[in-house]
Amino acid sequence: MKRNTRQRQAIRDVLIRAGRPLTPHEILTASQEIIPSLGIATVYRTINSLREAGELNPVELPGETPRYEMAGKGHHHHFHCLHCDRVFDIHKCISDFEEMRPEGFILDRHAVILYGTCEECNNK
Amino acid sequence: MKRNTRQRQAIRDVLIRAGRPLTPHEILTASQEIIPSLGIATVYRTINSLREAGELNPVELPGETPRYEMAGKGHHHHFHCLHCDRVFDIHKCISDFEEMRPEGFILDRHAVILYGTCEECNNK
DNA sequence: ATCTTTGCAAAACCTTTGCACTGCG
DNA sequence: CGCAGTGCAAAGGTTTTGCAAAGAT
Repeated sequence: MKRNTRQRQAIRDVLIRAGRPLTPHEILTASQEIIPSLGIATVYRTINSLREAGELNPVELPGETPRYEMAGKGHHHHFHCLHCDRVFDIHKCISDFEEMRPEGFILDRHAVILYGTCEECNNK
Repeated sequence: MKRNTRQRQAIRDVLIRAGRPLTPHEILTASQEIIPSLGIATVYRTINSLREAGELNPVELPGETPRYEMAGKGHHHHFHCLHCDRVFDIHKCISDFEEMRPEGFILDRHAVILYGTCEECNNK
């Protein structure tokens, strides 16, 4: 029932090529290099459609508009560069969060966000 | 030089009395019980002013609109109960996040959010 | 009396929606 | 062809800003 339009495939390609979570606006500008007429409404509609299809996961960081990345990456966290505002995946994870759990609470899952300067900004 | 207006004090009182982080809209409705004419613009301007003054800290959780609480709590993280949706402070913190830092990146700070069941919900 | 702060309304954002047209299947 | 998907523009929702009036020092 989902049609494989040029727009839908362009957005998929952009997300796969980026390898990091992108904001709707980042998706828009990158997709417009493939299809210049592609509009922001299509970006939002395609994001929601790909999410329902399980192809796309939201990356929600505190105080930030949601970003999106292709699904199937397994457990990972994010590094937010405070200079260029880009977000990078971190695949290393320390695992003793149980120590932080308050007495009597049950821990299901955790989120970690690291903030700082990415390699590229650091070299400028 | 900040003037101590009725509006500013009302918003301070609301936040102190609540004892939990409030959204701008929650601050508005609670403040209007003290000063009915108080407007949303004043809420936002006062939030920003109190933040600059260091009296107020944002509590930003992934996918949630920002909330605000009075400052002075020191370094802490949050436990978000998935059943009652309340957020609790966690004052214990493990400290080897440097291990997760990608090569070439500089780590300034970190955020941790634990998700699960709080003691009260667990006992129900 | 001065000059910040307020309240209102408009503007600036971001995301969603309505509608006629395009184009995939 | 038929109908889901697109592009545009307009509508919602939230936060910010401009300005005359109110009010704190």
